[in-house]
Amino acid sequence: MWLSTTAQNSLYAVLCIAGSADDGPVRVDEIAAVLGAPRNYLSKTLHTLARAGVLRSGRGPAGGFQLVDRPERLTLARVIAPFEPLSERRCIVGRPACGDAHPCAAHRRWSSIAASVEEFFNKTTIATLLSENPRATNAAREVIRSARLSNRRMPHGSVKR
Amino acid sequence: MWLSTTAQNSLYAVLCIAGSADDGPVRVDEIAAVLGAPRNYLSKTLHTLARAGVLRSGRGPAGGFQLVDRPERLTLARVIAPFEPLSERRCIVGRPACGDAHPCAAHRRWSSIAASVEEFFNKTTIATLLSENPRATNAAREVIRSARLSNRRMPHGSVKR
DNA sequence: AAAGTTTATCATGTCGACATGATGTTTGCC
DNA sequence: GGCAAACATCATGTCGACATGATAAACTTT
Repeated sequence: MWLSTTAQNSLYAVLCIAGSADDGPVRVDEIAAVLGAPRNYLSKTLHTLARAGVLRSGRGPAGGFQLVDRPERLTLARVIAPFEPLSERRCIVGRPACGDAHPCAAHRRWSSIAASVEEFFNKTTIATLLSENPRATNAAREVIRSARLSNRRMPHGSVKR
Repeated sequence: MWLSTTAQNSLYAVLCIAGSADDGPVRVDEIAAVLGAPRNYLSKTLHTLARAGVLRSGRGPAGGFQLVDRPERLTLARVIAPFEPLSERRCIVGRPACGDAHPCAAHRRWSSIAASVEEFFNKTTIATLLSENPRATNAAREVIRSARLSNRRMPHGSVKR
């Protein structure tokens, strides 16, 4: 039940990126550290979000990921869409023909629940979550900031570690 | 998202069995015909429901599956529990530590949605669905009845087909 | 006890989600 | 140009959900 790990990662990652927008592009390794998710797999997920028009990616030093739209314009539905098509079949007993015309025994009751879930994803924006939960938002940003400090981009040729 | 096919089958099957209770035990083949699901796989699913105390099974002629409890006492949650443990992790971004104490950015809003879904499964009973949807209930029962007529249990030695 | 019907179980197969490590490609900086 | 940093991609691997066909076990009827 609920979201696939990939869809969960995509949501969490977008929240990280949006929350750290003021600090510039966010790198895969930084996000991976916050999520506790595997780097390359996450990279693929983020790339998918880029193809979906949700993120913009840049390579090389000063590269990383940024939002394309303002967080107020980005719904959760758009973020998870590539991984969890929301409008999919949703008859709770799996009847292919279930609908208002030929409802299964649970159709009425379940439709109303399913609709409220869909509404949550369609109406809630990234901005909503960020502004309602400053504590969680700051926590993720701090993890990223301190990762940058300890792993500072040194001038070329200087000593590392 | 939503239920696994196995959980969907278990719900649909239990509805069939409950709806045909007056006609005696229901056989796997009959349920499989209604669901359009593979016989042996469904058999395994029903067996799991039997081990879970939801169904009673009998072998041989006059065998099949019956409910253990009255439909009024059987919630949807109990039916899907063996396949879709309802109380599982439900943080929408997959944070292991997410909870009221250390909420993720979406915790508040999502918890309320998740709670209403859980309530649906915990409060809705098989009897509710049967009585609210006589049309769907009868349709399934008729499929089973006509299957029995055309595939009648003939006296030993008589001609088949 | 024999035959037939039904569930129970086993061995096996397929497929997609999730993951990993190595390698390619682009970018910015000296 | 050359190097290092970062994303992009590829080959490969693991695991569980879903499925199938064959066989075993249990029950009913005769």
